[in-house]
Amino acid sequence: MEELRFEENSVLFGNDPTEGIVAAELAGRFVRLLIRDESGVRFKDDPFHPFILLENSDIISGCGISVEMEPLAGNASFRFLARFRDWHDCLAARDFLAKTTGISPSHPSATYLFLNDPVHQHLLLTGKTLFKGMEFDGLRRLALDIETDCAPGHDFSNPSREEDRIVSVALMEESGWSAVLSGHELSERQILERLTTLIRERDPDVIEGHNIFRFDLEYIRIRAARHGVKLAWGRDGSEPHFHPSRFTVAERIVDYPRCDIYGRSIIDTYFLVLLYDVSARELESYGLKQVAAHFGLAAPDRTYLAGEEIAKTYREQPELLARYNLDDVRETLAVSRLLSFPYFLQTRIFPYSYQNIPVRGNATRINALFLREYLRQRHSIPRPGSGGEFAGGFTAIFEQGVVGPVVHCDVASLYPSILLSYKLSPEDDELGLFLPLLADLCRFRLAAKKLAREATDPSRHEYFQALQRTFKVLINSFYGYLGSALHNFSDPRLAGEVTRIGRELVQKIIAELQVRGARPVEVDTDGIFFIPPRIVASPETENALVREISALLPEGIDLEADGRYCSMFSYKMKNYALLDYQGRVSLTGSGLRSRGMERYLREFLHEMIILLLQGDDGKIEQIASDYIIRIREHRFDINWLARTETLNESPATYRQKVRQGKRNPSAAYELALASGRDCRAGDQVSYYVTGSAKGVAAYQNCKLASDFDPGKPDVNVPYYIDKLQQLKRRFSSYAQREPSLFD
DNA sequence: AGCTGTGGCAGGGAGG
DNA sequence: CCTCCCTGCCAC
Repeated sequence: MEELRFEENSVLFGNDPTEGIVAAELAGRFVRLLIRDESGVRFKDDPFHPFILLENSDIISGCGISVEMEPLAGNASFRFLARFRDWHDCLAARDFLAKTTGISPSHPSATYLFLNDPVHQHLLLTGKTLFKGMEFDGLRRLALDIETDCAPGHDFSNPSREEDRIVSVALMEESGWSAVLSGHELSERQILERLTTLIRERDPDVIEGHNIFRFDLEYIRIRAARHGVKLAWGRDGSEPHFHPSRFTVAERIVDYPRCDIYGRSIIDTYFLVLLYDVSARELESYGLKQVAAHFGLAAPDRTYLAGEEIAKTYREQPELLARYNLDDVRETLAVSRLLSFPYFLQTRIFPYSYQNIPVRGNATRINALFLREYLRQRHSIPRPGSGGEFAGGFTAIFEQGVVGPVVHCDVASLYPSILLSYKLSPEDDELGLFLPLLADLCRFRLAAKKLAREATDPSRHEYFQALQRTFKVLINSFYGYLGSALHNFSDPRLAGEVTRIGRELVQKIIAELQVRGARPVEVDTDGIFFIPPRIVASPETENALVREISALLPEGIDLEADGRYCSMFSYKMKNYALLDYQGRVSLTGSGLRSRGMERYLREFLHEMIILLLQGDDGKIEQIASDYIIRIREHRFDINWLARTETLNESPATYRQKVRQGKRNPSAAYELALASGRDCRAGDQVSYYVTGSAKGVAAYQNCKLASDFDPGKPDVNVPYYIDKLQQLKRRFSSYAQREPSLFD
């Protein structure tokens, strides 16, 4: 066994608990790993290209831990991962770290500090202590928000001018402690110094803010550098580390300057809101005020100030600005309390820090579970495969237009159930972890669900609800994990097998429904809308029909009835509207409820569909002409006419692509470029179309919604009327009455 | 530097 | 007009 020594008296440590593990591709022999300096460790200089699992390592000196290398079992390409010499050293290191950093071993950022901690390994597969440990309420959470003197429209990302200074900083804890640092009493330098002192004194575990990465911290970094103020915010007195990073939420990519503070976690409520809305899809805006109002967290006497009023308010009514600033941090704490808890829980499950849990994808987190257990068992880890394409779920539309009554049934947890009941696991999983892990997680989820149901205390109920939802997402990600090309145990061929079985099962269900006289309407992957046969007209008989078909399916595959509707407007695949027996309407699909659609069109469409569902088509024409009059008379607020688009790439990338003919010009990017502001991927732009003809190119005739002057409305009236009429025409053919009524 | 997948609808622009 | 391609958004 060859021993590998780090610099004398040094130990690996970092905010990400899988740190300390350095995997080297050995090419048949052991290599020496080079650990270089005391800043954020990067191993890229190593000639053998060691594969670094963990990021943002720091070396702190003072503890004599060395690292050995030894062969691992199996034939996978990564032969070894460094580990601490023995368990005793590992514990000693932990004690040492606890003493020097003030982070207790039970703290979320320390829980999985050591990958080869057999206690924590055990937890994963038995779950014994999953419900124990540190409480969320035990965290010291500090919300931070800054206000600046930056003129409206001026480039926030480069606040280099004297007058762009920070004029107010608010801090607050849920305990009620708060502070406002005002430019009327302190110079900017003093504000930054006082902020540093307060952070040291309050010693938060978590620093929270809304858009804190992209705005507050970045702004503070630049201003502190200007004054030469040392931001000694770390628990070891070190300064924050910044580096560019990106965060993906569904199809959206957000560029942000990542910030790491030694011994603390940073939680950006803006990111949590983005994650929340992936499944909820209900937020109009991701701004703090709108989000707080949406969740009912805004105080009734909350102070509101428009962005461009801030500098003026600072000068003329400083106490008003302070109130506004404090209201911001208060709302940040409330939004965080609402949304961050599930991520806190996950720090006990995954070997990632509290700060990193929300920014890692599901598959990456699952991968970490596998790595941890393989390392514990000293087994080698396969190199990620090359990927591969495979077909997805079965989707079909059998009937279009307004139909009813309609019943919805779906296969409970289709893909996880297929994996478990057909016993499918990835090819390279030599230790056979995949299925036991999935089965364990399913058992945990059911246990948590049961506890949630039985809980009498509302806070315990919410706790277990959050827990079971966390598990649900995790369980559903196992299939997605298989399909990715990036992870060590992925297996796209198997993912294809899972979807193939899923397609067969759903098609069998459709056939059985038809045999029994039901008419399928719309099918997507695991759920079917159908018109029941006439004799099936009560919830009881509908359930019986579904149960009868469920009994024909393999063990472990369960079909459930999960909704009944008096009327359904079946528009296109993945696009439909439902009217339930309580008179509630829901719209589904990008064609019916896309946020990319202008507000006035969305509202018009909504009204039109309600009429279709109620068989009241005759009123559509009247509503359309009302809308047209409102457009003509400029009675719509500009935000109802404007489109809001998310920039999914940086404007610079966009410009390059347009020049190379790789993409078409687009209004939102053109405006972002023209505004001179430094826009990043993930920013949103609201614009409207100008001009006087309906056929104009939007990218040449557009203005930012914020530049709209109600006194001189220059919206392109024919353009907006035409869009409304096109929309009406698209739906007119689905009306039950004569289409001629519509044109 | 980091990343779960496939499938479907609509808008906008370019070019025939 | 139409088709093609890209992008954005959404369902599952």
